[in-house]
Amino acid sequence: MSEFLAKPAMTLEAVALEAGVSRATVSRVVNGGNRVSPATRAVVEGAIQRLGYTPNRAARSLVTRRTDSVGLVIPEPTGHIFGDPFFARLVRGISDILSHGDLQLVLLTPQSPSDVERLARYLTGGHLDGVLLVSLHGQDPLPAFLSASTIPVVVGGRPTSGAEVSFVDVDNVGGARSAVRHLVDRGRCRIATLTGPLDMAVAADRLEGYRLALADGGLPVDRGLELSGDFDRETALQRTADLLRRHPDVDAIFAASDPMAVGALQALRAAGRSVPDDVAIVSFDDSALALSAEPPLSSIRQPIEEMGREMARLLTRMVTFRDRVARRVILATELVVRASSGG
Amino acid sequence: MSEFLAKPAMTLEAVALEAGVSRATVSRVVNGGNRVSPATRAVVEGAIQRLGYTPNRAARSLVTRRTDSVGLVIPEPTGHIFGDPFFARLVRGISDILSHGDLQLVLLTPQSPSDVERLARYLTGGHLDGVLLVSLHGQDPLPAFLSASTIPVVVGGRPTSGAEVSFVDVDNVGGARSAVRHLVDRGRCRIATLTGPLDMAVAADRLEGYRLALADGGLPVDRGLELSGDFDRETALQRTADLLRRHPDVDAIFAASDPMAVGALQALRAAGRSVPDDVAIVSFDDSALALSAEPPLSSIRQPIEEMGREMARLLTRMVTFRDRVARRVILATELVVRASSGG
DNA sequence: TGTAGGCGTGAGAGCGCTCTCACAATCCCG
DNA sequence: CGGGATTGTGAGAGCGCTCTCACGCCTACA
Repeated sequence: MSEFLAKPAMTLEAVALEAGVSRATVSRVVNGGNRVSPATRAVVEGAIQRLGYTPNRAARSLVTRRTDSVGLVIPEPTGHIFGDPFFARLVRGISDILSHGDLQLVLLTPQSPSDVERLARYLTGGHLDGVLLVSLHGQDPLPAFLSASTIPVVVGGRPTSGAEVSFVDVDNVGGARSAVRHLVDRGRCRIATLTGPLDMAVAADRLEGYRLALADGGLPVDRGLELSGDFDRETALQRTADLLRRHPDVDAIFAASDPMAVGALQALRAAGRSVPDDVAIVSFDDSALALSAEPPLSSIRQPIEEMGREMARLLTRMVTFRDRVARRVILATELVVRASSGG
Repeated sequence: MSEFLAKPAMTLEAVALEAGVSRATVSRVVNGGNRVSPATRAVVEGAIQRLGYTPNRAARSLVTRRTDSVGLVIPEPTGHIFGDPFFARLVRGISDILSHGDLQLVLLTPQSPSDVERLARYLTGGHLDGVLLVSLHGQDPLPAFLSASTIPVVVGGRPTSGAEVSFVDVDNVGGARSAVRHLVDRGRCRIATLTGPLDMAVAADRLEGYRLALADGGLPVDRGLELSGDFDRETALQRTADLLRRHPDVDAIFAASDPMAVGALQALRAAGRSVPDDVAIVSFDDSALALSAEPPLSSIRQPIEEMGREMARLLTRMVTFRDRVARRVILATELVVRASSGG
């Protein structure tokens, strides 16, 4: 169609010629650079400089079987991904580590089944040395599919399928448990919870933490106080309104997400209950929402950046050492006490 | 370190053997597949199926000099990128087109100067067939750097440097002009504007549109009514408060972004002016904010998804046909009238 | 002084693929 | 029914790189 000024594209060969050495020696200089005399090295580096040589990655990949890039797969609608600070923090953590190891991060966001199919081809096509997968939904087939292939995989968040996969997760059970213990310690004894969708590991884990804390405190587990939600404000508002009608004696709520806590707050206000005097609230996430709520929410803080870093570290190790041992890392959470629990 | 069960990794050779044909024939089937008899094709496809063959991309790249992936470079803090719906919409548009052409999208978000350096190496290393660049800041060196290299580039948003680069932009001048014309048509004659940082093309263009519309309506341009902002709410609030003190006779404001319009709204409320009766407002973006503001904002709607699509189309053409002609595409905007301008 | 060992270097064999070219088989048209 | 065009297929030459191996040199030690 027209001019496409492809430069002569310097090769190892050209550099070798310029430096008066063999291809092998240039290769040694370009890479780790073992076993090259300082004199030779200087000559070669000069030639590389002069010629503006850059190695051809395809050729290198072909023989080393490595691409020096890893994928971050997030099977969520782009609207979600870009709307949620969670992913911003995760990506930041991941990049922190990857930049050191000179691994490129490739973001892959399959939107449709056909995208997933293309993705599968992309992965098995040897484009990537490893995959970081953020698995949110229980029915997601990707973790199992990927762990069946030979490519190293690290999952963010506990996968629901019991597959033998390395993963990093925050301590959802422990976090929820300490949130509810906090409420028990404040003398609350009719503690309800707003859960996420229970097919998601994160939701199930937080519910389990809630139950454990009740048991710890010698409080009975009442299924009527476990309100199934979807992590969103809207539903939480409805559920809480219902709850107040059915169980007017409730004196505390543990919400499994900040938006749900905000919904609960609205329902309580509508019902004329004061927070924290009549009903104390603790939630999970410690997002910006927790701080801007009225009153500010006590919430469980999660080390999302650290989760990203740990995922990247794990994957780097697997890629570098060809290490396929499945590891699991659980990161501690922290309770931040604010006005909503009387802090 | 340990077991890394690399499968025998099927090759063209193996498939050819299995199918009883030559490598060349298998290659023809795998690719476009011209000039192969239906019978042979069936046999080969059977063999591919049976062996679970996937082409080795590195080997292919080495000879074709193509990687079938393009990069989206966004030199912004990850917090920004993931917090702004703009990027979600842009990525969606881009993916729409790219999925068709079987091009993979690689998201690159250099955070530091050292990241930019690594990025440069990545690009010149031949990892990518082309680059989509979202250039927001005037002083960004990336557009010039990239257009100097041989890799095809399409920029989103008009670059401030006059480099010969293909770009796609929304009609910021035209949009601002029609926003302000709308105010003039409603009989407003003391119209102020809240601008963005004027080193950004988008801000400069919107200011130009404002001035043109005033001229169109026979209204004088008064520099005292041009309030320099930064696209954010906070500053806009201060500037508007100042303005009302200095020019109490203002009867309309054109804000170059929705958040700034919200800031203006707050300042007007504090000053006891009613909107739209005392002061009419039109803003730019038509984000979710415009709808949720009180009163809802008249705003200029931008075709962000279409911008993404057009960028992808342009780049695809450049990559496929080795076409380096610089093209520029300007997309029309649309005024959405709501209560803030008395609609 | 002889020999073992270490070090720096080069030769050469591929990695898996595409693509040009040559060749055989089939077709078409006068 | 013959000559040229068309079609399907295979042989083989690389693409640019890494990596193993062999070789010559220098040092160390007996």
